[in-house]
Amino acid sequence: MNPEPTRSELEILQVLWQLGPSTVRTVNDVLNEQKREVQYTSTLKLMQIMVDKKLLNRDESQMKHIYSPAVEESSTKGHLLDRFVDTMFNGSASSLMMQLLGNKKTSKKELDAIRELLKKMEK
Amino acid sequence: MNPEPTRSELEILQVLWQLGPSTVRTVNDVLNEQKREVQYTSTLKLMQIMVDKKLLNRDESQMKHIYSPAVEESSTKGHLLDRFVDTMFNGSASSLMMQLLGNKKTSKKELDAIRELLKKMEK
DNA sequence: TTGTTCGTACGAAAATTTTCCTACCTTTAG
DNA sequence: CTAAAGGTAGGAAAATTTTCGTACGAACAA
Repeated sequence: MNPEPTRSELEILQVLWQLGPSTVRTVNDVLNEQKREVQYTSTLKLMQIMVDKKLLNRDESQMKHIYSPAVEESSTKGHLLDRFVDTMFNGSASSLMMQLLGNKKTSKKELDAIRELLKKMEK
Repeated sequence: MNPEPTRSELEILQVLWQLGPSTVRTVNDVLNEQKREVQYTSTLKLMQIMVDKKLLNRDESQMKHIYSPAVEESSTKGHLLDRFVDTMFNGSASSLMMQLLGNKKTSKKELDAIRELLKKMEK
């Protein structure tokens, strides 16, 4: 399928998944606010590369090009999660859960949400 | 804390976590069997770098140096999982679960194991 | 003894990912 | 009209990660 996004490319995808179709300027602003300082042309370049890789679509009909994700959020994350589980937990989802639940940082609220989720799945 | 292992470094850690203290030769053999073809000196170099980074310990008392993990498996994986959840699912463990459960590849057995896990946690 | 095998050390090359400089065009404010 | 601001394209530099060639010493078999 599609090539796997690099770390930085993933950051850009996240922004676009959140905002929907946007200009480079917008994406760059968000990155600088939320993530880290980065030059406008760096973001531009990266997004151009991502178009080449078919990770993004670009609408060039106007001067300010509009970029949008060419890959779906859930399937992309699903795929990455799969690989993560495979390499880190030998493919065992429950091992991952153990690790997750044994972690202090998983709040009580989160735990409740997960229980809720499982209950729904019982049906 | 410790620097984060790169992808290749993680592969080596996995082998050592599994086998316990081992020589470069052993690790390299496992990598070539289980993962991908790689030259002996490449693995050697990487493991030397990991000693510098304090990811591995090295016993040099014998000619064949013996390497062992300097970082704990569960805490390392826990940390990486944390970062993964943060960047991919905005820190929400239950979002990750949703993704995981919505995934065909998560077998029924896995699901049962997870339910079991949660029941134990209720107590 | 001698050469073949197996080990480490080191440096540099290669590959990948990330960053940014420069050039040049379009739009817009004055 | 002109200057300033903001846009794209492209190449090159920088940073990081990965790979491997070469040198050289120790062990071991013939």
